[in-house]
Amino acid sequence: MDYLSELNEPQREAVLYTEGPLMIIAGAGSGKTKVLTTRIAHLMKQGVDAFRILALTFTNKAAREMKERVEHILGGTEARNLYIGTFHSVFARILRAEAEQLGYPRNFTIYDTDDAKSLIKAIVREQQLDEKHYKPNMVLNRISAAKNDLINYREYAQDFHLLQEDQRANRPMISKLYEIYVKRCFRNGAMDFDDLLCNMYVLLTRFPEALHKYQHKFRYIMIDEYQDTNPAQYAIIKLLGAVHENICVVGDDAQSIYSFRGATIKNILQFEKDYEDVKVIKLEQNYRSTQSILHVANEVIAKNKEQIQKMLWTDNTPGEKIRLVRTMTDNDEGRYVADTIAEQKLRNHYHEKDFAILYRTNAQSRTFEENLRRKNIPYRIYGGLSFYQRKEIKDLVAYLRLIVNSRDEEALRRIINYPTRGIGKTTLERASLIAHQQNTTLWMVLTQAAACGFRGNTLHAIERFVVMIRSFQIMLDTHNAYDVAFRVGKETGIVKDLFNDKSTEGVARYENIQELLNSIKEFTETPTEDGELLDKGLGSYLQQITLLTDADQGDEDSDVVRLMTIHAAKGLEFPCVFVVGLEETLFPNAMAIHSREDLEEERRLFYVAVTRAKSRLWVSYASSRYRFGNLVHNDPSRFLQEIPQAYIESDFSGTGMSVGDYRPVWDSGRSTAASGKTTATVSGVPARGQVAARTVIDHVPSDNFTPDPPDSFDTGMEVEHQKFGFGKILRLEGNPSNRIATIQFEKAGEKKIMLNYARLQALKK
DNA sequence: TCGGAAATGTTTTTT
DNA sequence: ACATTTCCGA
Repeated sequence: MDYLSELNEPQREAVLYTEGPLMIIAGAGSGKTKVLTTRIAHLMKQGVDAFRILALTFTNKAAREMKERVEHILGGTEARNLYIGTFHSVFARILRAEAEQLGYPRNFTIYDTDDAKSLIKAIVREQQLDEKHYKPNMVLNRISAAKNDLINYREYAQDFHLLQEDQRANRPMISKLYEIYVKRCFRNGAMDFDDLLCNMYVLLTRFPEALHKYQHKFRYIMIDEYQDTNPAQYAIIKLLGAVHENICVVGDDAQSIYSFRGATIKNILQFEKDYEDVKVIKLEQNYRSTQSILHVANEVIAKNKEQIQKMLWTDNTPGEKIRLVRTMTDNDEGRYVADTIAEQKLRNHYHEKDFAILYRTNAQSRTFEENLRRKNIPYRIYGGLSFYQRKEIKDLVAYLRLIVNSRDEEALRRIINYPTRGIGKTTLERASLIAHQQNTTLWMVLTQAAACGFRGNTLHAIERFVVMIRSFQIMLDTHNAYDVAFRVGKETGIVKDLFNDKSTEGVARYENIQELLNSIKEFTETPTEDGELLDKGLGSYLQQITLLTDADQGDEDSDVVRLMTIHAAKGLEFPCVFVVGLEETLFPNAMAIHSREDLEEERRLFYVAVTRAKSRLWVSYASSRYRFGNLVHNDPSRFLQEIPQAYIESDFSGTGMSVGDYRPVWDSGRSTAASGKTTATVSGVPARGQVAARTVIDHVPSDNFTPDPPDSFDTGMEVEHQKFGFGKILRLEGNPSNRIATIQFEKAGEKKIMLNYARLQALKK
């Protein structure tokens, strides 16, 4: 029982309260994972069979970690039998076993977002709708939202409210598209991410035996991040838990950040009303952060209206104040962060892996990447493309998908003419038209190409293709998945093509393919465990990899700086955290400032970001940044103003600003309009959100004024600036591609000028 | 049918 | 800025 001694009072209570519904409100850093894992271990020590415990998480990583920690507490291998996984992966496993009841093949394909979008695109085209108006993304979001609310296409077609919304947006065909999409997926033997939830729900509601089976199988159910569940997940949990009612949900309403995925905070706010006698335990002691960081977090989240009352506190040291940093441009921001990491490493003996850079959108990663690379600081970007979403991987995987499930039209379309084999667009269009008219699959049409009226070279090409795929399919019965995949790579010529491509990308692609083959090998050769995990075929491999994300690629402990979105950082912690891009329209994002709910979610996002930090926190923003290829100026984020100044130390250095331009940030921005003209201090480009120069010089350029290129200047030179007039260069600094000159102007005084941007002319003597 | 050049859109977050 | 898609000539 010594595992209990490491817990505080409420934590222990949560572990020991095993029977009946339990809600744990776990503030950031309050030891939530510890409680969950200890609770599972405790149940098993009490004699509960691992096979009867279900734990659902939102990421594979969280699941893996949980399993490892339970194993660690218990020792031995019993923990392997636990059902721990993401909603999607656990349900995929169950649906695989039950697929035939639902009319799907056992080897059904799981469509990722790209597959789904490309199918929708094809449908929109077939329906001859305006592709600009019915964007795949938008249509899919609409369908996805309906599915997450358990509204099927029939119900959608009758839902006055939804139809009216579509009508108003001038998109009346969504309902029809939904219907076609669902039918097409079914015909293709495919489920998208949302279907994994919906079909699980269908299974439980339409097949009483299945309901009975799983209700009794899972005697204890635990759900992590309950604040991020959507109505479909909610309904499934309710059904699964109805017999034993041993449901334990863990969550923090303050960290609900997935409403765009259909998650609703209502689930956690109303849990108490869902069952009789719900035990509620709050974990309010934070073990992660310093007092300063926690104060800031508490202040930020207090601005939200709707939340469960709680007060996070900590015994930790007060720690340093958080640093607020303003820079001129996004590139300066990147440089500042890279410089600071280098400096902190030396000064406070940190390792690279102690740092994380958190941003609102993936697009922001680039400047940090560049600046880290320039300083030779190793880093890794999380998010973006997962390994399995890379083109070359998807291509080979598409072959495998088609072999395993020949109904999979998206896979077929992807590779039918890759590598090129003379089956072009025209042929494909014709074949799919026939397929849709006869309500059969594209593959069936191809297998009967002659009967369908194909002739000559085209017929020949199709037949060769069909024979090839069939030979792979036959091979699958006699060989393992790795052999088949290897043969596919070889016979299609994909591997050879990539091998011959000697460009950097080509080499990388070739290596990726090799890595894929290795991963298949590893999967098929890993010794099988007993029970339900026996299935090691290609089919289950394919289903599994679709559900993997970028964050699931190993090297957890590698000593690198981590870059990721705040969403991706949820559940993680780092000694030093940079939260960057705190600017209006970026964070809060422009998409989310029109309603209170959206804005509060952005604020929760900021809260999540702040609470990732253990000991040091930097918050930064840039006055101007490139977006869509052109320079835009942003005001500082409103969230910055919500932090009491007592907790902040401002740092505007290292930005090329002139000394003396030192004011609280929220004094800057538009307010300068009152003091007269807004003038750029550094770049010569007028910048909003920047402090006005104290003396505004009205210099009229000479007649022959023509700016010289940045590399034509040297220390000591006499120059003319378009705005500041005549002066002399005192110093030059910065790297050759971005030089900064300190110039003593006759009238405007000493200024720092970035030569890349300045309108500056050298004076001939 | 195929490859390169021009045009176009993308950026909110993810299983 | 970049990647993807579309267009156009061979």
